[in-house]
Amino acid sequence: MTVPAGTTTVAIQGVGTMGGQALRDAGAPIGGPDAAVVARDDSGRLLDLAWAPETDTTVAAVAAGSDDGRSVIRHSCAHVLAQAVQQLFPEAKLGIGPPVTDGFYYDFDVDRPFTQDDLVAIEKTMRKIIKAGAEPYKLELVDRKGDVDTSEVMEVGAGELTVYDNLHAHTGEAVWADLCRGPHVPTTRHIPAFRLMRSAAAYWRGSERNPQLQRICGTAWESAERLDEYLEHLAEAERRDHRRLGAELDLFSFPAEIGSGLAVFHPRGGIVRREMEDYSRQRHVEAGYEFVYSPHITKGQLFETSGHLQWYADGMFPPMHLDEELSEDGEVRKPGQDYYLKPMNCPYHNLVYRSRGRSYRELPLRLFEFGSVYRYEKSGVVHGLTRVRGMTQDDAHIYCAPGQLPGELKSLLSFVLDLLRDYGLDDFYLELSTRNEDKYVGSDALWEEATETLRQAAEDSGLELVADPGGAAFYGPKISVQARDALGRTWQMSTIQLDYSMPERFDLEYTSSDGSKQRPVKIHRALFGSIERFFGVLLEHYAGALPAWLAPVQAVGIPIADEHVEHLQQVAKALRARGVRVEVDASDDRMQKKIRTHTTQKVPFLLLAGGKDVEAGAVSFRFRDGTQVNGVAVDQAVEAVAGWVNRRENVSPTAADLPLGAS
RNA sequence: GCCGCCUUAGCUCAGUCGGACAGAGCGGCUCACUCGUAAUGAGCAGGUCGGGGGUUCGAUUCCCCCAGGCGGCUCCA
Repeated sequence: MTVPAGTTTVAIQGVGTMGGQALRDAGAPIGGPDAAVVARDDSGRLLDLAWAPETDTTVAAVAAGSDDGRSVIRHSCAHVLAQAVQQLFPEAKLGIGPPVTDGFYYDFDVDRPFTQDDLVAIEKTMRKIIKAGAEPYKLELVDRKGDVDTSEVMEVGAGELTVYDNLHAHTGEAVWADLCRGPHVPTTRHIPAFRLMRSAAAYWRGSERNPQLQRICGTAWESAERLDEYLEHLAEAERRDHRRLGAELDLFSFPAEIGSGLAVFHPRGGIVRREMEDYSRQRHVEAGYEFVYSPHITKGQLFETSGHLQWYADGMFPPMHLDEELSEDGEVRKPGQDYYLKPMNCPYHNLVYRSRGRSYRELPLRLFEFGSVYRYEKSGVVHGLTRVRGMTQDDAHIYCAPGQLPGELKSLLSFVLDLLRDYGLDDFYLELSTRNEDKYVGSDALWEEATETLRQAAEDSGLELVADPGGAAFYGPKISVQARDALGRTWQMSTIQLDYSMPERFDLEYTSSDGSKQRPVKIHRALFGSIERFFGVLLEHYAGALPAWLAPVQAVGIPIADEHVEHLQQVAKALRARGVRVEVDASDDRMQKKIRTHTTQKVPFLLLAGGKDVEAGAVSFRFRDGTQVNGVAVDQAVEAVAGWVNRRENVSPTAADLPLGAS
């Protein structure tokens, strides 16, 4: 929450004094990003500035540029949008128009979807409404509850509703009205900057069983500067869109021949992926995980036992019906079997566990698999690498004795966070997803215990913890790690789920020290979630300029002229011996062109060599940011590059932070 | 799955109000140039205009269906 300088708080004494007047009298700013747009009373309620208390009270100014202030501006802007739409499309009925993150929307019931041209016209009309010459309309609170013809003005929702009329400044005539809870900016002049973004269909009240309305989305800010910053932020997000970078850097593609949501990785993408996986493997070995493998298809029985088929059949590829035999007359002589593509790894791991008797001495048993799974995602949701129909999970299932849970969860959480940090993500918060009352199995007591155990582990981490009621899978609660990327966007990364149900369904046991059979508790844990998705997130986080250890090509030798190629080949050979992925660009492009090419390809180290370098047994460094260090002795250069790569430095190398004693 | 929009060369995009061999830049290939830190020049190749059907004398252009993509909604074990 932004708390602007000069926040004004004022005590109102005497009935009938408007909050806005009191704040103005107390010196609250009336213009600019700090302008008071609404008031907050001492109970935290947001109130119109026109509101007048019935008893003595204290109100604080809510600045335009605060989170609440922006929400109010956006909400008011949504009203202006609705007014403009009804002005241009008198038959349009109104749905709801709330503020949302970074903007607002308003849903309309209209005969036909809005076109691009419609949006342009609507935006123009909105601008007119906001600043119709010197005399803007006022958006004023009119207390006319119970006096509303709801067939005219569509009901918005439950709760306290008031009619807001937009009044003409001079005549006082109501030019437009909408039902709303408020509060609003005192006049439309307090909507300094907005932009309509797009229109799209949306289900009425968010349920796909309801008819669709046409939604217009927009954004609004406390100043033109903040709007511009926001638009630039969107442009930057588009520039670093992993789908675009994937093509530009020749990393992966989605051939239409394969099908929607199914990616192929090209050689360069394959290198990145292999590095990501190999490092993860190494860390898992160190942390006591054992590696297992399981097939991509299975008979349906496995997923009936696990319960997935009951809950998630819609999200699975439909079965192949195999091995059925019919007699001459068409009777089924041998019933067939349904085989399913694997949507989850965990049932297979239960079978690994169950393949022999288990002792308490083996626990916690940590099984890990880079397991490819296939899910029939709805056609409208497939999105680049972040939402696919075929993906590889870095999936681990840990079987513990109940008493081992707290310790295991704690070390697991720090393992997960440490590993994410090693890939360069370091800004996290946790989410605790609790039971979905419509979709769960297991007793209340077990859910209660599992949820509390997870909550404890989450709280011990010291990270911010956000509740996600109803977000759990059917078999148990989960903690998810949300990571913020370089643009401040959050992505759900790792999940840790507790499961008492699966061990029971699969009748998993271990023999405890007293010889009795006991049931283990299972922890499900995905770290990247899906490799593909994590790949996409990292690409966007780094804007394609991957850390050197992940970069497909780590160094390129660029000769000034052909005669310097040989020298660079020697350097490359030395680098290769140290495990560095290096190429020498011996093409007949000019040197400047080569620098451009490999800079565009985001190669972290460019090693130039001309006559001076060859003579001195040196190379000259050029980095992605354009900085350079010339005349570095070859041995030192090789050490610098190899050291940087092997240390898995995540920042982009630049002249300033490379230890090169250069000329 | 639902709504809207989109699909022209490997990539990014012009263009065709239904009519002649469909254009450009980048990329690729060839040749010349051998150059000190983000684009040397010239030439060549490359497209059944996403696929199928329909309307029409004639369809890349209009209509329908399908596929793929984009933006939302819904969903996400």
